[in-house]
Amino acid sequence: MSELPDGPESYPLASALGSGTGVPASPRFPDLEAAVLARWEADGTFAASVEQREAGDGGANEYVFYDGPPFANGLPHYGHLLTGYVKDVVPRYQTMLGRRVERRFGWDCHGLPAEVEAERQLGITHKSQIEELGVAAFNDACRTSVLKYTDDWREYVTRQARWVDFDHDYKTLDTDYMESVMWAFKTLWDKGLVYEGFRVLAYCWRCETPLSNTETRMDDVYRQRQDPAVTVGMTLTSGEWAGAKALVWTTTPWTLPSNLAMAVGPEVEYALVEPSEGAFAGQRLVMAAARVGAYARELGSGDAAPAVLATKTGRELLGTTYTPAFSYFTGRENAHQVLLADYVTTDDGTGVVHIAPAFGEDDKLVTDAAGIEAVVPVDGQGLFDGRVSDYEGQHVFDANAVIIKDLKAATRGDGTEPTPVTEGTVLVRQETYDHPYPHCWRCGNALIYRAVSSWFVKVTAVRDRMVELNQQIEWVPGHVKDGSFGKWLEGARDWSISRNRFWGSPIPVWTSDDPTYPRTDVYGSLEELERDFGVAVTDLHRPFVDELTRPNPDDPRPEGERSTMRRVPEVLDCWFESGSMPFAQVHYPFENADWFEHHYPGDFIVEYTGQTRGWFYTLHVLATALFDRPAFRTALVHGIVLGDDGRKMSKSLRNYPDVSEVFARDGADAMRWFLMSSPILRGGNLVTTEAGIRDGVRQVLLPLWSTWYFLALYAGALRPDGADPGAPSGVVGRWRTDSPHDLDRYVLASLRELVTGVRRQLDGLDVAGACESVRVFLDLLTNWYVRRSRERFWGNGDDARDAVDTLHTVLEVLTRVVAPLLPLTAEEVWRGLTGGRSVHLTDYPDPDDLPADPDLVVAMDAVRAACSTALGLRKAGGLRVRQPLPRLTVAVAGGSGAALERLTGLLADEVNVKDVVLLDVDDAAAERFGVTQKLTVNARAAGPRIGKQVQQAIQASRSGSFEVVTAPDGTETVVAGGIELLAGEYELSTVVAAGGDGEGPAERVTATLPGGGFVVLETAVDEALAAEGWANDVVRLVQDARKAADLHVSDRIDLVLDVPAEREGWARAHADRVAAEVLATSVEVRPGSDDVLVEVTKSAGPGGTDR
RNA sequence: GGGCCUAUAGCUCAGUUGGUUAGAGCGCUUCCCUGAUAAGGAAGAGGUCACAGGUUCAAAUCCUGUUAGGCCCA
Repeated sequence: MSELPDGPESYPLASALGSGTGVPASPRFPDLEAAVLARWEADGTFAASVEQREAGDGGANEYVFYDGPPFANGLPHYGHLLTGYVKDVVPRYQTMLGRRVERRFGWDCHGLPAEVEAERQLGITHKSQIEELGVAAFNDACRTSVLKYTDDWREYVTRQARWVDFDHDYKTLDTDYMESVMWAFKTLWDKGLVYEGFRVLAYCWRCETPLSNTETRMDDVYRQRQDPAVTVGMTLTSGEWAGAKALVWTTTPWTLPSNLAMAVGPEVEYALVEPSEGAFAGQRLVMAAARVGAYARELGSGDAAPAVLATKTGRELLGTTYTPAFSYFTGRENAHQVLLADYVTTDDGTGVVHIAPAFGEDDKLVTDAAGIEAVVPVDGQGLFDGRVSDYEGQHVFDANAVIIKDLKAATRGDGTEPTPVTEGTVLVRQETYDHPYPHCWRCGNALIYRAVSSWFVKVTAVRDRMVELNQQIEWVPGHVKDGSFGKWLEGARDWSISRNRFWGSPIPVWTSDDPTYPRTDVYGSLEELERDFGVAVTDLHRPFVDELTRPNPDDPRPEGERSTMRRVPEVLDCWFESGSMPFAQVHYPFENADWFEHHYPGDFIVEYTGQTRGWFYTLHVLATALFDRPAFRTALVHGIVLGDDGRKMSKSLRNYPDVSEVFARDGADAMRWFLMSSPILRGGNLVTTEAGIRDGVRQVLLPLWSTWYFLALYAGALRPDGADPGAPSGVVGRWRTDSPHDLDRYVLASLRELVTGVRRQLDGLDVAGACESVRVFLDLLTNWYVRRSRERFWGNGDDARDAVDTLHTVLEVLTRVVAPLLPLTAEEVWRGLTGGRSVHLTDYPDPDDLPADPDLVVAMDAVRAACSTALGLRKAGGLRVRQPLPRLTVAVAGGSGAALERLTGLLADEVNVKDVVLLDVDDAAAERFGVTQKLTVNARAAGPRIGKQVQQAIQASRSGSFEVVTAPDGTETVVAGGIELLAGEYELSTVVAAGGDGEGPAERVTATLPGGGFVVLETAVDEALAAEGWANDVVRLVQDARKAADLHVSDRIDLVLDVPAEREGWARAHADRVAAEVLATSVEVRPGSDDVLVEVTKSAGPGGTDR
């Protein structure tokens, strides 16, 4: 193929691939994308797309998008890419709708992930090593580690064609950001929404730190572990059952010294039993009735089963006091009584639960509600302190065995061994319990649960308001609102926001170091700090912020002896920072207060489902508590990306394609399409496969590009009207929608419907639905419009011009439609069509720019159905399409025949028949085709009126036992199975009878149409038709030969045909037509061969290729 | 143990306020077509709509329960 000339009258009018390259038939999409990305970079297209849209009064025209900051301590994976694509599709779309959409990239810098990475790099395995190294050095390492990947991120995000501003990004470690976070804390404090309390957390006694939820959820944290489990009886001291022993079961005997209560299920039935034999004969014991059988070994079974003396519900036991197994904490307020807890079950244990509030989260909740203060007689290293004098200095796990030994001694009660266990306490059973147990992911030690001091946001105080404000948020998919998010809000608990760590925003609280002179100061700005401490504050990180101390103003002692105000040691949960993002990114309220007022709540955020407990939640908590507003108007919640085996993506399993490889092989648009068209955006999960990614290329990218290539190819071969014979050929299309041709009008009307539909879908954040609409349209465009229009493109008259202009227009609109979904490919095609700067600087298509023609769309769809059915008949009869047939009869339901009239040529052409006859099915003439009427009952209409009888009528309609009754007044009704149906309650349609071969020509086949009606194909082939069919076969052979010779579509040829002698007449009769079809300037027919052979030579004569 | 979601063709998924013949893409089989398409068209095979009850004239759809899977929380 010769090179296309440069110049304004040839596609592409502009290309990122450079000038003079033409439109490649099949480009390497990754290369094309790289070129487009480079051009965007050089052109500043992104900035222009933002700048050209006005912000409007008070930001009224802004579409506010919040970027959920990722932890940047690793490379992006599919989950990040997925959100990244959505974060690009929606803003691009809104920009094209005319909104100003600023997009700042955010970096989540603080928190454990960063610390862990720093520890790894520094070779640190223990928290104490950080203290030795110094917090300053450690935090420097954190800062470095968290910023290490920013360049890589920028590269990935840019490669995926996501437009986001990296130059004006925000980082949660910026002093401005941290100051806003500090302001938020102070504001909550002033509102009484922050307090200090105890919280039970998984705790590593070796690393001496509590672990976060994230850490206890990591892989390999839960491992099987054997623990001793004991059943202990403690004596009730009040109520009707006083003197009986209530049995509790626990797998942590070491928590028994800290026991402060027992819990029972309010509705559970408890039995007072008395064994008749065994070690406990004659003793009265209390446990859940359902669990007595589980203790048959100790209490007896069968004839020896313990007698049930009485039963009570748990509720009736409430408030019963008892003597704890150990007396260290007797006499504490409200302690040592029976409490109610809904979570108590009778699945295992005894149905009575031992409560040690410092060592179990549920325990803590129950005792908090009962006004019992927790005791924590275990130090940071897991050793008992002096309050549990008998085990002081022992590690809790080591103490298990000793405690059991002491319980045994008490049970024997013979005084042979001294025991700290209270009198009356008995050990009923000792066993070994094998269960999954959490271990420290860093050092591998078994964890314990332990209450630690923590700062809380009093979420419970604003919970109801959070539920109310949630109603103002639009969630996609909708069930999230009152489902996972709403339910989570209703059960919200106070939020522990402090971490005993190093790298994070400091808790801005200073307290006196002498409890005799208590004082608490909370700070909300740098200015306040500088005022009180008298120094300039430039870094809020530890250890600098910890160096801010001052004498306690409330301490009356002389200077030098006064207590000191020191910052509390904790840092903030990094989720507090993420939740502060809307205001902290703009340094509110210290700057941009006015801006913030107009940009809050934001219009749109997107994250995966897990963030209902994470970012979505923390944004909502802080929005409600600080501003009494929601933080965002719409939220798109997507599922998780799985590997190709349906399991979680895992580097070690290698179960997902490498991101860079996919970019390099299939491209960013292919990956975008794969992710955006998938059900993952409807909340489902997505299995990532290479086949799935290539599917998108085949179904969308290639058809789009091929259509563009087709236009460029034939527009380039078209001679402009009135051009000199010697002038270079080629035109470019004009944007117009007034072609009179039905195919053109059909494709434009369909395009209008596409625009309407996709706008509706994208407005509703139904991105996957938009992709589906585009795919369906592309199918229509390539496999109907272009296929049926091909011949028009190689003409030279007005019709060819109409075709070129229409296809040009369709592609111009279509590329704008898909610009958010395929930004790179759409850019290249659109610029090739228009020579403009960027499709992303244009407005989204308006359906009103395109002609509506619903009748034509309906008619054309009917034609497509008729073609499909007729071609089905050909197939069934073994009648190749190249063989012309005499006639196709199409019978359609009342009236629509007229709409089809003007499309009969199309039908004839597609089905390859000489004549198309349209009939109305109701026409009497139809009867000769052996048709019959079919009744369809409209159950929706008839059901409500006649109820049960509708089923009878439906039965009858299927078996054909119905009759049409015309009343004297002319109204028509139908009686089916004895049931009368009124107008509107049924539809009568005419169908061709089975095997339908009535009178008339014998050679015909018939079939019904899907929407009613039928087609009849006459199959008689006479000599003339056979010759024409044969000639068509010859044409195809020649075309194959042309292709084999690698000729350009406009090259002229000299043709030699070797044909069998008996075909000479056919060959000569059709020689001219064959020549015209294959652009032959000469045809030589040589009879006498056995088979048809063709010989093709590129013609050098006049009329040959001029390019 | 609790909450939410999911269960529809070999695979991945659509399926509106219940309406009687449940669709698409991919894959498969056969045939056709090929002056844009490492393509395209047509037909075919392939479904007890997870299971069991219930509501209703009518259930893939609404209700209850069960089972399996996913996510989250314990």
